[in-house]
Amino acid sequence: MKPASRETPESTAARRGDRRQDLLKATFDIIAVEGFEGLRTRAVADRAGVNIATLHYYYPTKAALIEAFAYYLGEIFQRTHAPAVPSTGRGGLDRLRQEFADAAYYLAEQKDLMTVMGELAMRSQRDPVVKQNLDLMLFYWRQSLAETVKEGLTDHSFRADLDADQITATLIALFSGLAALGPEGIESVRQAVEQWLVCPEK
Amino acid sequence: MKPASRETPESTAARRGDRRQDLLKATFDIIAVEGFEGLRTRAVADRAGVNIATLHYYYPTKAALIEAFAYYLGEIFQRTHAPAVPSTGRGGLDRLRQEFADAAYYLAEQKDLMTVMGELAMRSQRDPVVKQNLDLMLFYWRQSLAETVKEGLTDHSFRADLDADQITATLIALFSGLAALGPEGIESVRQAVEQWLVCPEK
Amino acid sequence: MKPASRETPESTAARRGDRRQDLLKATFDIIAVEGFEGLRTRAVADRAGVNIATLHYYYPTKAALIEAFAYYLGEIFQRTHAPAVPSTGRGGLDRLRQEFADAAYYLAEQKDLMTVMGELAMRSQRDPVVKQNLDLMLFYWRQSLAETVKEGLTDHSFRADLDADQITATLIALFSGLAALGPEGIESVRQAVEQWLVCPEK
Amino acid sequence: MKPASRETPESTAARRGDRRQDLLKATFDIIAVEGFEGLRTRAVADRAGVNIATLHYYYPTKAALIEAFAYYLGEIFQRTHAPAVPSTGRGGLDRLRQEFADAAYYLAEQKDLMTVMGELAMRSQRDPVVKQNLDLMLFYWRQSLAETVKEGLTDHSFRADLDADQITATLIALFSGLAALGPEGIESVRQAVEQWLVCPEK
DNA sequence: AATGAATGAGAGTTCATTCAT
DNA sequence: AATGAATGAACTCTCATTCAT
Repeated sequence: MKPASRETPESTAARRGDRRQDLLKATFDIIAVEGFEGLRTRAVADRAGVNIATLHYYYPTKAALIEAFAYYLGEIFQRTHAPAVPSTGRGGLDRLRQEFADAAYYLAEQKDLMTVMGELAMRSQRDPVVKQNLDLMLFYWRQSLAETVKEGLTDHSFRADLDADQITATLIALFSGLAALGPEGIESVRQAVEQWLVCPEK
Repeated sequence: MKPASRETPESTAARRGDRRQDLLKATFDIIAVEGFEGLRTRAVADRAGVNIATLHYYYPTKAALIEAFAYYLGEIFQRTHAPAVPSTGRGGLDRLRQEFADAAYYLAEQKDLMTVMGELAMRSQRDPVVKQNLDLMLFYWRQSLAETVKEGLTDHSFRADLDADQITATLIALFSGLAALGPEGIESVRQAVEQWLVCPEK
Repeated sequence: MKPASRETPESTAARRGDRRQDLLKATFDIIAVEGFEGLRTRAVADRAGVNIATLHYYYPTKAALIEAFAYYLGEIFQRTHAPAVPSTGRGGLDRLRQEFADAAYYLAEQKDLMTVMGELAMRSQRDPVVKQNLDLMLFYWRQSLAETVKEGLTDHSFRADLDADQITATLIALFSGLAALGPEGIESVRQAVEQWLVCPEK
Repeated sequence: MKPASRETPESTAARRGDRRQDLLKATFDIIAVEGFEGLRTRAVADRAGVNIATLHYYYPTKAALIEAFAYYLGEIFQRTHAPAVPSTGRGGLDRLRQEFADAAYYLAEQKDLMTVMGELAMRSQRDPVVKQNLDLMLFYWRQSLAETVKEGLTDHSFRADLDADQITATLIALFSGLAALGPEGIESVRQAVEQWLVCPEK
């Protein structure tokens, strides 16, 4: 397989540094379809349009590729969000709704991302390096949820008689399980949660 | 290694079903530790104490083994429950509490079962036969949850102003996501749910 | 490649246990031509007429094959000798002459064996398992030489004014270096040694 | 990594020959440890502190590197000697003792050189270019031994009743095999040889 | 019913070599 | 003169599967 470098003008120098990106993207696509179980370095190289030896030039082992991939996925996850929801003037409520909007967006528009995150989660049980990366992602996400709850309580978006930690735990479980419903089910859950958690507007 | 079949009376016919059982149990144990990714027919055979060719005698292909395993796991899941919770006299509430007790039991005492179910769920995304089995399990579980909700509304354990489908969807998401908390977090979620859902006793 | 089992009558059972032998013989032949440097498991399998996977069935790794080979070579070396030299009635002298006859036989008729032993000697510097096997071979050979010297001194084949250890060391060096001469040079060395070492017959 | 060529004055032309030298020295070091079997061009380049492509700039193929190395080793071998032994006034005897001193020096102080020579000897069996170089080295060494014998006979250091060719052949075998004894064994062999070969001083 | 032996296809990895810069 | 990037071929080893017994 000839590299694209001969035909495209922006090749060589322009593409330099992109190879790694190409390989990680290819890894993503393959895991989305085949899972980690079906991840073959040769398939990754083929999809990235490079020789298998080139893959090993950048990532000396499959494990190194997977480690880089776990990190790469964290970055993707961090910057992938639904469009901002309309503001209600109440920060806590806004953030809560943004979380639901994100979840809906993930399940509807980013199914592959969800699938791959799921694969990563399963693999993290057996791969300490992956676990480390995943735990970091989860830590930030949970922290963000905890802040949402705090803000909601502070600005009186949320009912004052509820315990912050209890709410946070419940929301973590809830969001973690939303995938079991599919995108259509989320709206009804959002309503239930707001009914339970949010003070009616004055 | 000579089979014990000549010496033990219960050998032949009696053990016939056991071999299959042994193989499925071995499959379970290996998936719990290595995941589907690490499932090797030879390892299964070794763990079951039989030759690799014997495995293929009972399950001609790896896919056949996995299919049988998916069904076997469904049976296990169906009959694995926490001890019955003390009755409150209100059926809906009892059933809800039993669900939480089951969840806590799974996460605390049946970690392997949860791991393996997770593996099965990931695999179901690209294995139609597994998906069929898993969907059936989920269908029964969701149906049971829906009945719980219906009973709770009927016997006035649950608040009357809530919509049955909405509650059910929320509970499905919630229970599906409980694994994200670990066993210690469940109790606080239970309290939050009861606070939201259950009418105070007269 | 079809196994020979279909065509030859003595196949299956008859050949059982020979596979290992076949593989070791193939290993020998390849090392004789290509050295350890050129030893490829596939070439061994091909030469033995089996699939590469069959090789790994008997010897799980290349290192295991080499270890078995080192042992196998020791056995071969031990039982490979020149025809017995005519007896002179003096045991020490006879044994000395047999050693020279063996050396000449090795260099003339068993060149491959010498080549392979040389390869093994080089490899033993880097492979402890091989070293162990080789050292054992050398130990027995040196011991045999030492006994020859002792017998020669006891039965007065050899000059009494020489030190046993000194003779033995010299003979070890001498025999070890005979390969540098080739088969034609050995006879003249034998004469020189006898002239130095052996008492003239009465 | 930028080359130092811009900063150091002796760079360009002056280092040109050094690069080749560096590469050959690196080759030596690696063969001493890993043997020809473990010789990797990349390891050579790394050890020489240059890029793998630079190695191929100087030596277009691995074979070319090895050929240059064989020649380089010949030069090293030729100029590597033990310090001169004290003169006895008898040239033949002096030369003989120098040979033993050299042998002892090689085995004690130049173990790597011996190892590498052994590797080269094995390889020469299947690499004609290496064989040519090695044969040349051996030719000179044997010629020098033959001259020693001739001188010893001429100046009556050595016993007159011995045949020159016979002695030479015996010494060649003996010195070739000294490595089998290790440095401690050499002295006793020297004594035996002198006892056999050298006329007692008047 | 159960097995040891054997295999084809394919896995991850290595290596000498090339090429544009 | 020197390099980073890239590659084809080949290597050891693995795995699900088959078959004669």
